[in-house]
Amino acid sequence: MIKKNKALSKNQKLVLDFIQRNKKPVKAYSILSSVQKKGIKAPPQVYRALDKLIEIGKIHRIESQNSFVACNTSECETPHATAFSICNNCDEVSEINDPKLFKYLLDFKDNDGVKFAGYNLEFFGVCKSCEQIQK
Amino acid sequence: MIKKNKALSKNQKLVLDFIQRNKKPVKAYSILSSVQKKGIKAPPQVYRALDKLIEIGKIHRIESQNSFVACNTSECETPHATAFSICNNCDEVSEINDPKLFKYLLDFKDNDGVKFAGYNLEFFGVCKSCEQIQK
DNA sequence: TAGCATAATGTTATATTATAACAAAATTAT
DNA sequence: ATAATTTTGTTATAATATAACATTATGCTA
Repeated sequence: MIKKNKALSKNQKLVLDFIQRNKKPVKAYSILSSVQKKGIKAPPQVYRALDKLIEIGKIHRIESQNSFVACNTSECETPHATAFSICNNCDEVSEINDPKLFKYLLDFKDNDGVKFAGYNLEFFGVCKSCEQIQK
Repeated sequence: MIKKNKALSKNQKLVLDFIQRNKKPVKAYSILSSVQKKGIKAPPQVYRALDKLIEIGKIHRIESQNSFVACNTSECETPHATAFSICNNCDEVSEINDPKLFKYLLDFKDNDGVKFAGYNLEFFGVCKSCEQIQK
């Protein structure tokens, strides 16, 4: 079980705060410039905070965008089994929380019969509001 | 339907060749240094070739590694519906070609009933040979 | 609790990944 | 054949990420 109750450090709080205030995923250097007023000076401080926040499941990394988004589950139990949908048009990302999908993927076995400890799934398409506009 | 029969350019062939000769995914700058003897001089030439090869499904991008791997399907029909397993220990990547998984994911609907045009799935775990060694 | 060990944070510098912007060459259309 | 368009080459630089070391904080033990 991952420890997630140890209090966050000042930097971790600053970074998490900023990510949570944004609906869309944010980039590391955009986090940096936003928190520079509050004392964080250099990239490693941001990246360390990001690493920890990912480890404890407070945020997730959107691999195809090099960006970071807050976990939408109050207490994310499975920070390493994640699924997102990403709009090809507006880049909006939303986390998919579907128990059936989740179970299906964690139960999935490859040709060697091997199950996996985690996964990251990114769906691509056009989100509902972009589709409206395009019509 | 994506055009994939137009002959590849010289640069595209060089890049594809190098990727296909490697079992593991390769990095863009490792491709660059390898093909520099053969006339490619600068990053944009590599990245352009990569973009095209991805578009036509000859290679795939491993998002969590910023690396590129040849498609293991002779004629990849679905370059934008991809699944891989990645070893946490040795970084070996293998493409998963499972029709049921494929169908499951392309049929998947989110809470709004929206289906997606494509996906990228990366499973994480320890591969069979690394597991042997660890015992 | 003083002194040492360990871990966390700060800082500088630099490595790695990727693209913008323009130039030259090749291809296509007229 | 020449103008328009697309592709390729080139230079420069932007964006992302980490190594390495310095400093400060925290915990341990005698």
